[in-house]
Amino acid sequence: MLNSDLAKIFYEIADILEMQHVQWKPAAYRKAARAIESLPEDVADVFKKKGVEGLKEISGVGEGLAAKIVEYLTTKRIKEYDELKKKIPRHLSILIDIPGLGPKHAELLHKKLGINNIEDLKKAIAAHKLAKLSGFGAKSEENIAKGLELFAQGTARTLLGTALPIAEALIMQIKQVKGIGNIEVAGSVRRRKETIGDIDILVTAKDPKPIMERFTHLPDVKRIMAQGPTKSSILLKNNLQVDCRVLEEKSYGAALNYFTGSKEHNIVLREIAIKKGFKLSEYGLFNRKTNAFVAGRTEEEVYKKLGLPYIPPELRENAGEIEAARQGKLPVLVEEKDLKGDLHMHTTYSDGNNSTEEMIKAAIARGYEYIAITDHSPSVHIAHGMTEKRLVKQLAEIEKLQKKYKDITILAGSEVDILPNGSMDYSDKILKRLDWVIGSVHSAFKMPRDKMTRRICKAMENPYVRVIGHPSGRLMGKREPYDVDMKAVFQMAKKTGTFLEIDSQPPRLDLKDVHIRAAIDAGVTLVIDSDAHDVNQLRFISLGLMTARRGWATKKDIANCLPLDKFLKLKK
DNA sequence: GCCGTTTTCGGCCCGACTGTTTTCAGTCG
Repeated sequence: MLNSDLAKIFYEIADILEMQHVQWKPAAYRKAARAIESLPEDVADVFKKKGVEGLKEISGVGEGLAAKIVEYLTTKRIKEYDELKKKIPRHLSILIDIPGLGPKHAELLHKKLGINNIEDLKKAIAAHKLAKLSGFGAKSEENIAKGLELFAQGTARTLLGTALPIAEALIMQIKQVKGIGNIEVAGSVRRRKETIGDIDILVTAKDPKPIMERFTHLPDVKRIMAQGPTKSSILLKNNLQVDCRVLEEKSYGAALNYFTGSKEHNIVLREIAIKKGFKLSEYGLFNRKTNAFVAGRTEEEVYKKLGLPYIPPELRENAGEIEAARQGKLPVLVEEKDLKGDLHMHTTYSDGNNSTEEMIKAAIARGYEYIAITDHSPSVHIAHGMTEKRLVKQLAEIEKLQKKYKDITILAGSEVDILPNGSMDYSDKILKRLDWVIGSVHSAFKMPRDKMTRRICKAMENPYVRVIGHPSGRLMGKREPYDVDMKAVFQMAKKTGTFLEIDSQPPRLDLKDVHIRAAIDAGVTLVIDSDAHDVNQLRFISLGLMTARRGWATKKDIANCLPLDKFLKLKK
């Protein structure tokens, strides 16, 4: 069972109840849904282990909701949910996914205009029926029409690797306004989430007016979505939404905390604040009774007054970080300076853009102690996989280059295909000659789960395969991950001493955050690689590092944080 | 529906912006 399935039902119940003007219950259902969604353990397992009492330990779950969870686990249904669904037409709940249209208005549109789905809504807008409704107007109709447009474009999220440079560029442009104190990107970009929905920019200044002016008139603005004295939203020409908020200097920490989120993390912090007699908002932490300012200049200060150590943004998902913080068990996250080498990169020998020597020089410039050159094996035809003969030629060249560049150790490696039957694309005889072998799947992606799992596990049993490259094979926005039993992969990786890769290519970020955390829990050691196909892609490794941090990785979980001598001593 | 060093009853995270209001509800983050 997926926790997210159950959470989805609770969210939907909340929406339906809200449409019926039920008070408070919607919030209760949503709260429980959020807790279940971010629960590291499967709800079914919780119930199996600890029964109903275990379920009630989940925050926001009490007697009533625990009973509903049990009902769902045992009968696969929730009676009340089925009843509620009967009361509202199918697909009406889809309407509230339209930006600008919430449960209350959706219900009103249904009641007054008989709108049951997106098609009905489009027709009603075309006939200007909405504008005549009391509570609505020409503007509301226009807004919903615009929301419908955005909805039609899909809820496609933007890759972190795409959003980060855009955010940086926007900040540079806004910075030109005089009188800016701090300016920083917040939101999911600051939490380094693999994909982001919008960009949040936070600014401190005495006078917000010129900043709002500048922000809403940036060269790439397609449309101003909202404009107020301290907060505005714009849509960029690339359809990315950007929010900007201006606050006073003394609120900077509280505001940064607030706008970094996640929403779920913030809600828990505010609940802690209340219990301590405070009120927490983007303006600061205040005494609930006297309204006196308690903290807010820095995030550290806010956390401290709440009785917590500083929690890094990457962990703020309400996925156990607050409990860990309370118990002093927060991980010391791996940092960019800890990385001593990069163990996956391509050259013109296969599908890279630069020569082996150019890659080496670029790696030296980045200050690495060691790298591995890892071009493709023959069966990856589209990537000009190397025949054994060409590989041997490259090995000789690497040997020569190693003599020329003594500041870095060059591991002669290869990214070798794991064939559909689980055997490797080069003979063991050749693999034996290599310093570093990555095993990767690049073909037959659609194998059934058990076959794919066996395929990858068999590769790990090969004594020369040191690491599995991009273990899930996903390309965000383009290709689903292959169907593979990750738990089994983690167990085999642990058993055979094979590393698993965190591939840093922007659409890959593979392993992903939750898998990284699970792999570490399973005792697996990881490797962060750029998988660079160009000298300019070596820097992608920072994206993999961010993902590792989101997966609670410490320095000791990452093999390429070891200095060369220790790294070389790691035996399979 | 949940929850308790304000409360077992009566609260529930907090605030900005918008549009339709003539003092506030809906939506969003």
